Amino acid sequence: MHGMERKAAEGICEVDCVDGPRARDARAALPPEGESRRVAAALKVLAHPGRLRVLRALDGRELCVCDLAHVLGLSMSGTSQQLRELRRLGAVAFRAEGKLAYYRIAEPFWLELVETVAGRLRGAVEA
Amino acid sequence: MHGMERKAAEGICEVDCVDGPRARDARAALPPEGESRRVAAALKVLAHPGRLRVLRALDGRELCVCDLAHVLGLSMSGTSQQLRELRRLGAVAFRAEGKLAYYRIAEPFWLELVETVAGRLRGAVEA
DNA sequence: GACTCGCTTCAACGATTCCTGAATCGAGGA
DNA sequence: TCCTCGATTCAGGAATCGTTGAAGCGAGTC
Repeated sequence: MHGMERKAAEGICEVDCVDGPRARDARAALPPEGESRRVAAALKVLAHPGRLRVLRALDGRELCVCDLAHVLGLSMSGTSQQLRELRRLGAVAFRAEGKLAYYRIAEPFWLELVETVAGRLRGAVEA
Repeated sequence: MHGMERKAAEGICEVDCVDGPRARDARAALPPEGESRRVAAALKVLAHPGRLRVLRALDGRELCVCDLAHVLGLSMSGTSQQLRELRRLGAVAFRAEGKLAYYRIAEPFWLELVETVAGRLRGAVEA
Protein backbone atom coordinates (compact mmCIF):
# COMPACT_ATOMS: atom_id res chain seq x y z
CA MET A 1 0.00 0.00 0.00
CA HIS A 2 1.74 3.13 -1.20
CA GLY A 3 -0.81 5.59 0.11
CA MET A 4 -0.05 4.45 3.59
CA GLU A 5 3.61 5.24 3.24
CA ARG A 6 2.96 8.67 1.79
CA LYS A 7 0.76 9.70 4.67
CA ALA A 8 3.09 8.27 7.27
CA ALA A 9 5.85 10.41 5.84
CA GLU A 10 3.68 13.46 6.38
CA GLY A 11 4.43 13.39 10.06
CA ILE A 12 2.95 11.33 12.84
CA CYS A 13 0.99 8.18 12.13
CA GLU A 14 -2.21 10.11 12.78
CA VAL A 15 -3.85 9.36 9.52
CA ASP A 16 -3.04 5.72 8.89
CA CYS A 17 -3.05 4.40 12.43
CA VAL A 18 -6.15 6.36 13.24
CA ASP A 19 -9.52 4.77 12.73
CA GLY A 20 -10.70 8.15 11.53
CA PRO A 21 -14.39 8.10 12.41
CA ARG A 22 -13.74 6.53 15.77
CA ALA A 23 -11.17 9.19 16.61
CA ARG A 24 -13.58 11.89 15.52
CA ASP A 25 -16.28 10.45 17.76
CA ALA A 26 -13.84 10.32 20.63
CA ARG A 27 -12.93 13.93 20.13
CA ALA A 28 -16.58 14.88 20.05
CA ALA A 29 -17.18 13.01 23.29
CA LEU A 30 -14.61 15.07 25.14
CA PRO A 31 -15.99 17.54 27.64
CA PRO A 32 -16.35 21.21 26.57
CA GLU A 33 -12.84 22.26 27.64
CA GLY A 34 -12.05 23.37 31.14
CA GLU A 35 -14.55 20.91 32.53
CA SER A 36 -11.89 18.22 32.76
CA ARG A 37 -9.71 20.70 34.52
CA ARG A 38 -12.37 21.55 37.06
CA VAL A 39 -13.23 17.95 37.76
CA ALA A 40 -9.56 17.10 38.13
CA ALA A 41 -9.08 20.03 40.50
CA ALA A 42 -11.97 18.83 42.65
CA LEU A 43 -10.63 15.28 42.76
CA LYS A 44 -7.18 16.55 43.57
CA VAL A 45 -8.50 18.06 46.78
CA LEU A 46 -9.71 14.61 47.82
CA ALA A 47 -6.63 12.78 46.55
CA HIS A 48 -4.72 13.32 49.75
CA PRO A 49 -4.61 10.99 52.74
CA GLY A 50 -4.72 13.79 55.28
CA ARG A 51 -7.74 15.48 53.77
CA LEU A 52 -9.57 12.18 53.44
CA ARG A 53 -9.01 11.62 57.10
CA VAL A 54 -10.35 15.05 57.86
CA LEU A 55 -13.59 14.16 56.12
CA ARG A 56 -13.83 10.87 57.93
CA ALA A 57 -13.12 12.51 61.26
CA LEU A 58 -15.87 15.05 60.67
CA ASP A 59 -18.42 12.42 59.74
CA GLY A 60 -21.31 12.99 62.13
CA ARG A 61 -19.50 15.39 64.42
CA GLU A 62 -18.08 18.84 64.74
CA LEU A 63 -14.43 19.44 65.60
CA CYS A 64 -12.19 22.45 66.14
CA VAL A 65 -8.98 22.87 64.20
CA CYS A 66 -6.89 22.04 67.20
CA ASP A 67 -8.67 18.74 67.73
CA LEU A 68 -8.35 17.86 64.09
CA ALA A 69 -4.64 18.60 64.13
CA HIS A 70 -4.24 16.33 67.10
CA VAL A 71 -6.32 13.53 65.65
CA LEU A 72 -4.43 13.68 62.35
CA GLY A 73 -1.03 14.10 63.92
CA LEU A 74 -0.34 17.28 61.96
CA SER A 75 0.59 20.83 62.85
CA MET A 76 -2.25 23.28 63.28
CA SER A 77 -0.88 25.32 60.42
CA GLY A 78 -0.98 22.43 57.99
CA THR A 79 -4.39 21.36 59.18
CA SER A 80 -5.74 24.83 58.60
CA GLN A 81 -4.40 24.86 55.07
CA GLN A 82 -6.01 21.55 54.23
CA LEU A 83 -9.27 22.74 55.71
CA ARG A 84 -9.11 25.76 53.48
CA GLU A 85 -8.96 23.57 50.39
CA LEU A 86 -11.83 21.44 51.59
CA ARG A 87 -13.73 24.64 52.22
CA ARG A 88 -13.06 25.90 48.73
CA LEU A 89 -14.41 22.62 47.44
CA GLY A 90 -17.48 23.14 49.56
CA ALA A 91 -17.00 19.86 51.39
CA VAL A 92 -16.70 21.42 54.84
CA ALA A 93 -17.80 24.60 56.57
CA PHE A 94 -17.10 26.10 59.95
CA ARG A 95 -18.78 27.98 62.73
CA ALA A 96 -16.84 30.38 64.94
CA GLU A 97 -17.54 30.03 68.65
CA GLY A 98 -15.37 32.22 70.82
CA LYS A 99 -11.80 31.66 69.73
CA LEU A 100 -12.57 28.25 68.35
CA ALA A 101 -13.54 27.32 64.81
CA TYR A 102 -15.75 24.26 64.68
CA TYR A 103 -15.62 22.49 61.34
CA ARG A 104 -18.31 20.21 60.00
CA ILE A 105 -19.28 18.42 56.80
CA ALA A 106 -21.05 20.92 54.55
CA GLU A 107 -21.93 18.68 51.60
CA PRO A 108 -22.16 14.94 52.33
CA PHE A 109 -21.64 14.30 48.63
CA TRP A 110 -17.87 14.40 48.85
CA LEU A 111 -17.66 12.21 51.89
CA GLU A 112 -19.99 9.71 50.25
CA LEU A 113 -17.80 9.75 47.19
CA VAL A 114 -14.80 8.85 49.29
CA GLU A 115 -16.70 6.06 51.03
CA THR A 116 -17.78 4.70 47.67
CA VAL A 117 -14.20 4.50 46.47
CA ALA A 118 -13.08 2.97 49.73
CA GLY A 119 -15.79 0.33 49.45
CA ARG A 120 -14.79 -0.38 45.90
CA LEU A 121 -11.16 -0.91 46.87
CA ARG A 122 -12.19 -3.18 49.72
CA GLY A 123 -14.42 -5.38 47.60
CA ALA A 124 -11.52 -5.26 45.17
CA VAL A 125 -12.54 -8.16 42.97
CA GLU A 126 -14.82 -8.23 39.93
CA ALA A 127 -15.63 -5.53 37.38
CA MET B 1 -8.83 28.31 85.90
CA HIS B 2 -5.35 27.32 86.92
CA GLY B 3 -5.65 23.75 85.68
CA MET B 4 -6.13 25.04 82.20
CA GLU B 5 -2.93 27.01 82.28
CA ARG B 6 -0.91 24.12 83.62
CA LYS B 7 -2.04 21.79 80.87
CA ALA B 8 -1.55 24.40 78.16
CA ALA B 9 2.03 24.80 79.33
CA GLU B 10 2.54 21.07 78.89
CA GLY B 11 2.71 21.52 75.15
CA ILE B 12 -0.06 21.85 72.63
CA CYS B 13 -3.58 22.81 73.58
CA GLU B 14 -4.62 19.20 73.04
CA VAL B 15 -6.17 18.66 76.42
CA ASP B 16 -8.04 21.83 77.08
CA CYS B 17 -9.19 22.75 73.60
CA VAL B 18 -10.17 19.18 72.87
CA ASP B 19 -13.67 18.02 73.51
CA GLY B 20 -12.16 14.76 74.67
CA PRO B 21 -14.89 12.25 73.90
CA ARG B 22 -15.61 13.76 70.55
CA ALA B 23 -11.95 13.62 69.59
CA ARG B 24 -11.77 10.04 70.72
CA ASP B 25 -14.79 9.17 68.58
CA ALA B 26 -13.21 10.93 65.64
CA ARG B 27 -10.03 8.98 66.05
CA ALA B 28 -11.98 5.74 66.25
CA ALA B 29 -13.82 6.62 63.04
CA LEU B 30 -10.60 6.93 61.09
CA PRO B 31 -9.94 4.14 58.60
CA PRO B 32 -7.62 1.28 59.64
CA GLU B 33 -4.42 2.96 58.46
CA GLY B 34 -3.17 2.70 54.93
CA GLU B 35 -6.71 2.69 53.63
CA SER B 36 -6.72 6.46 53.37
CA ARG B 37 -3.48 6.17 51.52
CA ARG B 38 -4.88 3.69 49.02
CA VAL B 39 -8.05 5.65 48.43
CA ALA B 40 -6.02 8.82 47.95
CA ALA B 41 -3.73 7.04 45.51
CA ALA B 42 -6.70 5.85 43.47
CA LEU B 43 -8.23 9.32 43.39
CA LYS B 44 -4.89 10.81 42.44
CA VAL B 45 -4.88 8.76 39.27
CA LEU B 46 -8.18 10.37 38.30
CA ALA B 47 -7.21 13.84 39.51
CA HIS B 48 -5.56 14.74 36.24
CA PRO B 49 -7.21 16.45 33.26
CA GLY B 50 -5.41 14.32 30.69
CA ARG B 51 -6.36 11.03 32.29
CA LEU B 52 -9.96 12.13 32.72
CA ARG B 53 -10.06 12.87 29.03
CA VAL B 54 -8.64 9.45 28.27
CA LEU B 55 -11.55 7.88 30.14
CA ARG B 56 -14.07 10.07 28.37
CA ALA B 57 -12.53 9.32 25.00
CA LEU B 58 -12.71 5.59 25.66
CA ASP B 59 -16.35 5.74 26.69
CA GLY B 60 -18.10 3.28 24.42
CA ARG B 61 -15.21 2.75 22.03
CA GLU B 62 -11.79 1.26 21.63
CA LEU B 63 -8.79 3.36 20.64
CA CYS B 64 -5.11 2.75 20.00
CA VAL B 65 -2.45 4.73 21.81
CA CYS B 66 -1.62 6.72 18.72
CA ASP B 67 -5.22 7.84 18.31
CA LEU B 68 -5.49 8.74 21.95
CA ALA B 69 -2.32 10.79 21.79
CA HIS B 70 -3.71 12.65 18.82
CA VAL B 71 -7.11 13.23 20.35
CA LEU B 72 -5.58 14.49 23.58
CA GLY B 73 -2.87 16.54 21.93
CA LEU B 74 -0.13 14.80 23.87
CA SER B 75 2.99 12.92 22.93
CA MET B 76 2.70 9.18 22.56
CA SER B 77 5.17 8.70 25.35
CA GLY B 78 3.15 10.73 27.81
CA THR B 79 -0.06 9.09 26.72
CA SER B 80 1.42 5.68 27.30
CA GLN B 81 2.51 6.59 30.79
CA GLN B 82 -0.92 7.87 31.72
CA LEU B 83 -2.48 4.73 30.32
CA ARG B 84 -0.18 2.71 32.50
CA GLU B 85 -1.47 4.41 35.61
CA LEU B 86 -5.07 3.95 34.54
CA ARG B 87 -4.23 0.30 33.93
CA ARG B 88 -2.75 -0.08 37.39
CA LEU B 89 -5.97 1.36 38.76
CA GLY B 90 -7.88 -1.20 36.72
CA ALA B 91 -9.87 1.46 34.93
CA VAL B 92 -8.69 0.51 31.46
CA ALA B 93 -7.31 -2.56 29.72
CA PHE B 94 -5.87 -3.21 26.31
CA ARG B 95 -5.82 -5.77 23.57
CA ALA B 96 -2.84 -6.16 21.26
CA GLU B 97 -3.69 -6.48 17.60
CA GLY B 98 -0.70 -6.54 15.32
CA LYS B 99 1.52 -3.68 16.31
CA LEU B 100 -1.37 -1.72 17.74
CA ALA B 101 -2.60 -1.66 21.31
CA TYR B 102 -6.30 -1.02 21.55
CA TYR B 103 -7.35 0.39 24.89
CA ARG B 104 -10.84 0.17 26.35
CA ILE B 105 -12.69 0.85 29.59
CA ALA B 106 -12.15 -2.14 31.87
CA GLU B 107 -14.25 -1.11 34.86
CA PRO B 108 -17.03 1.39 34.19
CA PHE B 109 -16.99 2.25 37.87
CA TRP B 110 -14.22 4.81 37.53
CA LEU B 111 -15.70 6.51 34.51
CA GLU B 112 -19.05 6.70 36.25
CA LEU B 113 -17.36 8.23 39.25
CA VAL B 114 -15.91 10.93 37.06
CA GLU B 115 -19.26 11.59 35.43
CA THR B 116 -20.87 11.87 38.83
CA VAL B 117 -18.39 14.51 39.91
CA ALA B 118 -18.76 16.35 36.63
CA GLY B 119 -22.53 16.36 37.03
CA ARG B 120 -22.20 17.61 40.55
CA LEU B 121 -20.01 20.51 39.48
CA ARG B 122 -22.42 21.37 36.68
CA GLY B 123 -25.52 21.36 38.83
CA ALA B 124 -23.38 23.21 41.35
CA VAL B 125 -26.18 24.28 43.67
CA GLU B 126 -27.76 22.50 46.63
CA ALA B 127 -26.30 19.93 49.00
C1' DG C 1 18.07 -11.19 8.40
C1' DA C 2 17.39 -6.14 8.20
C1' DC C 3 14.10 -2.59 8.44
C1' DT C 4 9.81 -0.02 9.79
C1' DC C 5 6.83 1.44 13.16
C1' DG C 6 3.73 1.42 17.27
C1' DC C 7 4.43 1.23 21.93
C1' DT C 8 6.88 1.20 26.22
C1' DT C 9 10.50 2.52 29.29
C1' DC C 10 14.32 5.40 31.02
C1' DA C 11 16.46 9.77 32.26
C1' DA C 12 16.08 14.57 33.29
C1' DC C 13 14.34 19.06 33.75
C1' DG C 14 10.52 22.31 35.24
C1' DA C 15 6.40 22.93 37.82
C1' DT C 16 3.51 21.83 41.66
C1' DT C 17 2.52 20.19 46.13
C1' DC C 18 3.19 19.37 51.09
C1' DC C 19 4.89 20.38 55.44
C1' DT C 20 7.42 23.33 58.89
C1' DG C 21 8.21 27.63 61.40
C1' DA C 22 7.54 32.73 61.87
C1' DA C 23 4.48 36.54 61.62
C1' DT C 24 -0.34 38.23 61.96
C1' DC C 25 -5.16 38.56 63.14
C1' DG C 26 -8.99 38.66 66.45
C1' DA C 27 -11.68 37.20 70.27
C1' DG C 28 -11.56 36.91 75.30
C1' DG C 29 -9.71 37.34 80.05
C1' DA C 30 -7.03 39.91 83.60
C1' DT D 1 -5.15 48.25 77.70
C1' DC D 2 -2.15 44.38 77.67
C1' DC D 3 -1.78 39.73 77.21
C1' DT D 4 -3.11 34.94 75.94
C1' DC D 5 -4.20 31.76 72.63
C1' DG D 6 -6.72 29.54 68.68
C1' DA D 7 -6.63 30.15 63.94
C1' DT D 8 -5.01 31.83 59.52
C1' DT D 9 -1.52 33.38 56.38
C1' DC D 10 3.15 33.86 54.56
C1' DA D 11 7.63 32.15 53.19
C1' DG D 12 11.01 28.57 52.70
C1' DG D 13 12.87 24.01 51.30
C1' DA D 14 12.08 18.99 50.35
C1' DA D 15 9.65 15.87 47.77
C1' DT D 16 6.56 14.55 44.19
C1' DC D 17 4.44 14.89 39.70
C1' DG D 18 4.14 15.74 34.67
C1' DT D 19 6.10 16.33 30.31
C1' DT D 20 9.71 15.80 26.94
C1' DG D 21 13.31 13.34 24.25
C1' DA D 22 16.20 9.24 23.58
C1' DA D 23 16.73 4.46 23.79
C1' DG D 24 14.77 -0.33 23.85
C1' DC D 25 11.35 -3.87 22.76
C1' DG D 26 8.47 -6.74 19.51
C1' DA D 27 5.49 -7.58 15.91
C1' DG D 28 5.02 -7.14 11.16
C1' DT D 29 7.06 -6.35 6.25
C1' DC D 30 10.45 -6.53 2.69
